[in-house]
Amino acid sequence: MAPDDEVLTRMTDLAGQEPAGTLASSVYDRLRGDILSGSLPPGEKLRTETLRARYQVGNSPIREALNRLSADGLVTREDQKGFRVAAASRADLEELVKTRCWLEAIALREAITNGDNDWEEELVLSFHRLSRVRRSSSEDHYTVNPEWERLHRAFHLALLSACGSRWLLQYCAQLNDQADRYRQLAIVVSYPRRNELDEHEAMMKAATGRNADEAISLLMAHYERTAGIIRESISEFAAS
Amino acid sequence: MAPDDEVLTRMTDLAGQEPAGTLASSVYDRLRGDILSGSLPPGEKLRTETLRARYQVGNSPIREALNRLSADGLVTREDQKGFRVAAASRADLEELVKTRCWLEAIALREAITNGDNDWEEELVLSFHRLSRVRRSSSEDHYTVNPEWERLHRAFHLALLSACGSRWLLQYCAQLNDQADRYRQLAIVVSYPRRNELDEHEAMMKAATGRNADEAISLLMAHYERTAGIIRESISEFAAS
DNA sequence: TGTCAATTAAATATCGAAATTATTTGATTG
DNA sequence: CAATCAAATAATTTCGATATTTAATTGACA
Repeated sequence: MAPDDEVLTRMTDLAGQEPAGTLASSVYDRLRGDILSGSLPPGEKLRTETLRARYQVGNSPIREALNRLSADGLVTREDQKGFRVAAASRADLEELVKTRCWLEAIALREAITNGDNDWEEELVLSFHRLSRVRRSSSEDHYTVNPEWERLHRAFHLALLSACGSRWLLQYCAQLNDQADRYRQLAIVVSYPRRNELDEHEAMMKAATGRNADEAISLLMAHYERTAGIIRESISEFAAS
Repeated sequence: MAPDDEVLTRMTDLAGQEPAGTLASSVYDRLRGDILSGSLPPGEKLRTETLRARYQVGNSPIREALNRLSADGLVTREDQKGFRVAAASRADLEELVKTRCWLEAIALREAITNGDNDWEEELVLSFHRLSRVRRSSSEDHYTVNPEWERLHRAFHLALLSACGSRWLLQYCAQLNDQADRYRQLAIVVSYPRRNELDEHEAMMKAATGRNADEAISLLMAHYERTAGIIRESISEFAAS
């Protein structure tokens, strides 16, 4: 293989477009995407046979992906009873938001305390990139823009990335996934009219300005507002 | 099923005593135990063939267990390169202890705020049970007592169980596992002479007395002391 | 002697079918 | 008619073998 090809492969990898070196990882990514996007609804039974047909692979990669997802909390597993998409309920949402605020408050404070120049620059960069793409792919009706979703996630992760604990960072990312799923479930119902860009900018500026209390306060409000929108747009989620 | 039964099941589940209805789950439990006990040292390569011989099962259950463990952070996985026991280092230990203190401080405060009568009684009970078994199976030289380890874990989980977030509880349990592994690695070196019972009693009393600040302070000191002992007894862990 | 390429060996990842376990269906009995 | 048990059916879990990929070894050439 030519060196140029290698570099190209690497680049696309980093861009998140070329998913996986192994079938199991590829299925993991696709399944994860389908759950997060709501394409596979909460409580849905995940039969081996069905998934094999859907993703055109054998038994083992499917099973491997499901096991990984169950550890992420996106899928539930019961011995001898197989797998399901994790249930979603209003109570779970409240618990999720609460936990997320607890953990991210710590992470953000630590990041602001310990973050170095690289962290600041990465944060500014993340915001800039996010500001350059529209939330919806379409102008009139809302269509999820995968690029925005990706950059949005990257921004929030960049905020916390200097917290000094890979454990905490991983947990925040996991809760982020969960919250994203609820957001997508809500989007099906209501078009989100809200200028999140200003909120993100305010957070970015408070963080780079090393104003921890202000930044945390903004972040909490941000999540509380998001949760409010989700609450309003959905009375109850299917949980079976 | 009565609510009480559900809670009880949860508790014993978290204590890790169930017999495992599937081969994969059984291997998961045994492998987890072997890693936590230090029987499989940090960085150890986990070959399919070796593990098949060790646990006398086929290919699939091994892989499944490894995938679950890698999500728990006890095993690392790299596409096309297989699995290894997670590395251990002094830096990791510090990060772990730090994170644990952050998370458990929140969890304990919430538990003390929200805990009901059942929580209090479960806590008193957990302490009582812990107080009835010796830490070492043998009198003269230290021998890990699995019963004590189990009850110790159960006590700490009971402390936090009313925190109101299954997410947070799960994360604390996970960090608990990691810390336990370091404890076992340290035990190989030095006999732990320390009256932990008094510390646990003080925590229990502060918690049931709804004195959050005191309880948190005791818990943090408890972990800091444990970390200190581990630090002293080990200069550096093998990481390859 | 050192480096690189080709080959061999080893290990991982994947498949398809067999064995095990849960669920449904239907018949029999109290 | 409800309830229980047994057979049939469906789904999950597991095995042994095969295909792919990575690592190690060998040998040729500079």
